[in-house]
Amino acid sequence: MGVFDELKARGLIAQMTHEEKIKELLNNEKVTFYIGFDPTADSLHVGHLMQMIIMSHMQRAGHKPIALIGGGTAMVGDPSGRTDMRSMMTKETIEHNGQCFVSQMNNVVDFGEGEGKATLVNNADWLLGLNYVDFLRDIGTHFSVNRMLSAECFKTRLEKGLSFIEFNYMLMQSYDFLKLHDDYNCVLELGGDDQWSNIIGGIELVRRVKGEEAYGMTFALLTTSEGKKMGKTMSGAVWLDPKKTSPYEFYQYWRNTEDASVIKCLKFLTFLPLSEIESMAEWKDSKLNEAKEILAYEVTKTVHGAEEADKARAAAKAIFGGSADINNMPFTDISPDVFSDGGAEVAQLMVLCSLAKSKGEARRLIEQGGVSVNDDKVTDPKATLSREDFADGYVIIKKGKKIFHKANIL
RNA sequence: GGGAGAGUUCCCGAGCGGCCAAAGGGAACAGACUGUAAAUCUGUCGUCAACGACUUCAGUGGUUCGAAUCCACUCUCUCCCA
Repeated sequence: MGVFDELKARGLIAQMTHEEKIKELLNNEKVTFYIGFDPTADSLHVGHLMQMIIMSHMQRAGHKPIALIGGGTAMVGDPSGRTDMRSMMTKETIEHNGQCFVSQMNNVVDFGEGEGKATLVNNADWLLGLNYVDFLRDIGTHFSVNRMLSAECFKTRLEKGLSFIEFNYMLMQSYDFLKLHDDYNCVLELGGDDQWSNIIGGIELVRRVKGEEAYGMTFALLTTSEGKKMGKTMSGAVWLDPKKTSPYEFYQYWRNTEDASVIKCLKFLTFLPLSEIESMAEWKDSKLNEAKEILAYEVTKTVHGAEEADKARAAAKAIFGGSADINNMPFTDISPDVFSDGGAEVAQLMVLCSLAKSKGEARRLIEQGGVSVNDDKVTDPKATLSREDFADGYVIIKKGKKIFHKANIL
């Protein structure tokens, strides 16, 4: 099965410009394509992961990926799918974020020199030095404001307000495509479905300036059955950076996927053969639960490597099997100062471990019966622990049914 | 540049001199039920040395016994006109 058919069968493809042509190209030839990532945070997240997995599918099929870091476009901010303007970031922040992206991408996509290897570019290299008037004359002239205003990505913003700087985003991204088309013979731009308007812009530009045909394809966004974007938790986004979201927490996120989304996630985020996934679709009730384990393991492996995935799975099995595995659960090192008042208050420890935002919240959790220490339910909101409770230098705090945290005394 | 309006706790959004830590909804968290799922029900949802105290309603300064609510100025945003 060609890679086009593969992507299609997995339900990944949302829209494309020239279906037949793209199908033929992807299934029978080797093309250079690109996906852009704007460095708006210091770590990639689940949404980016989808794009990287698609890159990998394409790469495995022999196509050449270009990963574009939007060091230039991030200076402006993409209004697509936003209801308000992004806050402006400094150049330094953007550069730092870009660095972080690069190291994370390496795990999923194979970069390097030569045939079939992925290339990394940064649009800051050509966007930041542009001359305003030249740009307007060479590029701006090809864009119709009337057309742009009717584009889907500006619709919501026209009601809320759209600043001129953001209005230019589409031109910048379109220029990227033109540039890559010239320098790398890149003929295909991929992206999330929210990028459709921007991608069309690039294709139009290539056609008008070069008289050549370029192609675009977008992918479904990863959403829950209720249509919400996946990859968010109570404490924010699920990051790919192990320092921001530990492999264990990452694993747990997928382990807790709702029934209705498991199969979709398997198709979108793993490289398991479709036939295998299809057979899991038959699984029901508690059997379906096993599919979640597979999903969690596979995704964690892709992002953090097999070793970390094994550890996360082992930790999860141990913890939920009853015997707490102290090795791989999230932990916090606590200063012995907590004993200064005669004992370490449980509520205080929870705050230090980020299990509660305030002591008040921690006490409430205890009152509601949601907290255990070393498997003993805490009933007194003012309970304290003595040094002896930290038998081996740590204590395990359980919040709710699923969150375990180790507090180490230094 | 001229005119009109708005800024409330994570988000939306009431409140318009004391009864306001501030309605309602959403999100979130805990408990029950379960399959580490969903749905449902119950509780919680500013901070703290907690039946009380303290800090919040864009910012600064006033009026008042008392302000999120009134006044002045500032900042930001939206809208209409140029």
